Amino acid sequence: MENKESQQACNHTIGSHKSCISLVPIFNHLESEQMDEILMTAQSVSYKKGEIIYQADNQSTSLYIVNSGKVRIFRLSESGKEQLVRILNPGDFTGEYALFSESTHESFAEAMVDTAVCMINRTDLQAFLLKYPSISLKILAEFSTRLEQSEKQSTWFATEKVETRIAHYLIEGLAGGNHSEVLELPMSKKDLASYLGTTPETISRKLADLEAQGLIKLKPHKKIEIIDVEGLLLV
Amino acid sequence: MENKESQQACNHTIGSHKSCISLVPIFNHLESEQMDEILMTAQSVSYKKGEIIYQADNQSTSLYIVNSGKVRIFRLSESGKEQLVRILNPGDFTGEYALFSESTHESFAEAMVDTAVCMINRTDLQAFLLKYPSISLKILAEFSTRLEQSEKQSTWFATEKVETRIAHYLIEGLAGGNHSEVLELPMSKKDLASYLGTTPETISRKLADLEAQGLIKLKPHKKIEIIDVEGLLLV
DNA sequence: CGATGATTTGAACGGTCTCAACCCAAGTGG
DNA sequence: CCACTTGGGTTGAGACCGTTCAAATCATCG
Repeated sequence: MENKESQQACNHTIGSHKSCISLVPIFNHLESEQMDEILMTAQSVSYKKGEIIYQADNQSTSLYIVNSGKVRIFRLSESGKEQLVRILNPGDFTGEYALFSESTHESFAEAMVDTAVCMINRTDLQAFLLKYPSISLKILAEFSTRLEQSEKQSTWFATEKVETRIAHYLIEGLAGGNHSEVLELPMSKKDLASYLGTTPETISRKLADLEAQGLIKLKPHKKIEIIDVEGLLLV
Repeated sequence: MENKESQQACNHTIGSHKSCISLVPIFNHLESEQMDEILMTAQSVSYKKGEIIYQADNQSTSLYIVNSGKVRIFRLSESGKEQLVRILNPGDFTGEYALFSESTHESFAEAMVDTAVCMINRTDLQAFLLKYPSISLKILAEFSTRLEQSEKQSTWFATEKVETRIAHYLIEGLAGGNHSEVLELPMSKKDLASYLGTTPETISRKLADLEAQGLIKLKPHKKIEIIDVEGLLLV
């Protein structure tokens, strides 16, 4: 978590690197020596809560893998409003834009809590991809999933009203991980509003509506009990 | 749907395959013999206007490369409304979802006019990717561009009002290809509405507004003259 | 305990959708 | 050649959803 010794070459903290890299689905099929080879080129950096990991304009040409902590990826629209794109947990990676295409990326990454990441340089990574093509397939799989996700979200914004988007967000939250019927929002309602393309006020109102309809029950500490999944699907 | 001569092996129409494949950015750096190797596994299929190339539920595990014609990729939302995701022109490809990840894709592909495509089988393509890793890098670049694009669109839907989205769509249309100040809409206004997440009525009204503001000039045959780019950016 | 920020609630405004009518261009069949 | 159909496009009026702004409340943290 709190790697005081950030910016250090990996040989100083190989242990933590290894745990980092091996977390990542795109690498976890490799032999241990291949993994070591990658580790040699990786750097570990840590960020305090609120610090910016990369910005839209200054193009960082690295792949970032979250070791510990939580990262907010967001964009700024022309009109200055920000939209939350996704949240990275340990094992997730980002930085793909500047990595493979020359276009400058337009998103920001910010540490939501104290966070440690591994950085792999663009040219290093490309060399690995050519050397170990199986990694590419993993990344391609990841990309196509993310693309599917993003296009789905786009469709939601374009065609569904806010209440529906909230309802489906809640259901997806249930599906992923929590098998109970109580889910904990992984972010503030402000962020949730940004993620769902609306305002905190509307989130607040719609959640109250859903509760009034008996579909959910709001609990303390960002917890929400899902009472009627079928009902939510029909919203 | 009723491909009279669909499913034919490539040796029946090798000439057309070569012209197809060589169009595609992801392959055009290969040696001619490598290209031939890929051609041997490709199939050529043609579709009449309006025919469905693939559907959301039935998962086709092929990469589709458009040889000639025009293809509409769209999704259906829960509520049954359709949203146009993108339009494929010759050289563009699709089918990436089912290709690399196991998840079922949720989009539809429909021929907008008579269209010919090359299909490359999933397992064949994966073998090529492992054999010629440079192709992966090309595809990764393409994916990251598309992802960037999709997330940008998502942000637009979430944060910008319809008029702004239209204005930016027009400007992007100018940037890509037409260096003149007249652009021709590549689709009906109905489709444009679907693409921009609004209704045909609103498109009609907003375009009229923009014309009234002296920013554009509507011309016959889906043509629009851009008069004031700066002004459009400020909308 | 005070300060700061997140959340809730209310009221008014505004944008966009919906629905309906109408127009227009391109076919089609008599 | 003309009625008729068909589908895209336009225009108008009203309803509705969600935003905005303002104020009050709650939470968290030093």
